Amino acid sequence: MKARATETQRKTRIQIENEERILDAALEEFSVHGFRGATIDRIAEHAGMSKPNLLYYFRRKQDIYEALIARLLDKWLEPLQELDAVGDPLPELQSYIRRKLEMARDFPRESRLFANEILQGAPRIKRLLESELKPLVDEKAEILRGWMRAGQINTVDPRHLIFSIWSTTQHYADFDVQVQVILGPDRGSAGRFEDAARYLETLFLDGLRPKDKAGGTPRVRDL
Amino acid sequence: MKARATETQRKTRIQIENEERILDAALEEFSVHGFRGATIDRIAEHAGMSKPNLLYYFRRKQDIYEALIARLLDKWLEPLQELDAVGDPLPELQSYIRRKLEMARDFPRESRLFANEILQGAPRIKRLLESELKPLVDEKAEILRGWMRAGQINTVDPRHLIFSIWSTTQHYADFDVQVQVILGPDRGSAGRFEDAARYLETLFLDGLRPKDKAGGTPRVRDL
DNA sequence: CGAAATATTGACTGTTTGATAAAACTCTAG
DNA sequence: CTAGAGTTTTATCAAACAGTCAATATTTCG
Repeated sequence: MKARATETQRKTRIQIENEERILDAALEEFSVHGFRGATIDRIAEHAGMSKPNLLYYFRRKQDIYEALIARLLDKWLEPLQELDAVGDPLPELQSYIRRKLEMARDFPRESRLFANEILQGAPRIKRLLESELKPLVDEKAEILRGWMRAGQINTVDPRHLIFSIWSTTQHYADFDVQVQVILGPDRGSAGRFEDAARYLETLFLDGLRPKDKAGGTPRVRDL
Repeated sequence: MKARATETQRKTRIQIENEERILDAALEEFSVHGFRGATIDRIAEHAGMSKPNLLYYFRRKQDIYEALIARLLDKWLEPLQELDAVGDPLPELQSYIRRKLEMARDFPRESRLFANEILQGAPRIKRLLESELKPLVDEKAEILRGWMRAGQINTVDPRHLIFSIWSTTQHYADFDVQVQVILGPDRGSAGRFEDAARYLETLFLDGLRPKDKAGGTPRVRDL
């Protein structure tokens, strides 16, 4: 009876399996209802075990939540980590956007979990944001500024640029219901995803103003 | 004792005042904790009245929530309503973006309330989205398509365009904590807002690809 | 096998929560 | 001023909730 002690014990097969099931069930609940709105009972039910059994693996509700967050933050920041100063700016940004969009597609629950936490004022991870997110963004913003100074991309506030990439891509996970109301139900087969990817590529590369083609500038509305 | 009956009664002074206080307090709670996470006790406390007193005005928790939602949806869609086919496309879009950004600044709690509801799968307002939001978006998407056919703006999926305007602007309300961690605390004085507005204007109008200035195309990285 | 370690359960505790009933109080129109 | 409508409070309830405990069952491994 010395499991889960302070020292790092090696985990049994059952421990690994059950913690996995619990975290998966918890992700389902927390990502939809937030910390307060989720209940241990429902998580236990979803994980297919009794509540006391669940509490044998995680003593308190908050422990489950924190385990989830800790496990996910790194994965969440991975695409930004990969943004590389050495690459060509536009393809590099394009692939960052695509990776973020893939994460929204493949890990929507994770996206919603973070959204919920931030929405609530990030009471449980503000520290983490300051110690991990902030420095990473600062570092990558510097890369972006370098590209701007070199005239390789337009000059904008790089941090706002990052915000807009986050928000547009995560929107497809966090606001999925709304997206489906407007676009109709997603029939899978990568169509929805490709549409979004294509749109975002155009937006971030060229914006909406038409390139001056032959026709000259139609600045003033005719008539 | 015939207040709050099925028929529309006229409200007393006290009723109007108290319902207002309750809805304001409820907005505070629901926008942060979501429907399940918010409690009547806290709403009552925040509104400065006893719980039974609060329940005298709204019989059930859900009634408060629905009253809030009903009151807010129209206001929320107002900026999109104003998008006008007659105006010049680019200024028209620019001012839509600005209005949405102003709403994020002036009504962040409302923004979070909607975000929370959608995150949860919109169980309580899906119908409303289908009957009010969907047709409005369809109508405005048609206007955008007209502009695209006329070559006045680049051709993209207009619904994705609308998504990106929603997500980028609302991000500043919904993810405010994160924004503040990265940009530092907002010192008011309109600076934060203007920065965001300026960035979004550049993004939506011109994107990141530099216009070919004299220097020619630096497509290939010079080693 | 069999004993120790690990895992699971049922019964339970104290608290929070949404909601109700009835009594007491306050306001307002006639 | 006063009767009745409108408002507020006190007391209370049952259900949901987070978390505990001791007893039981199962797995692991010498």
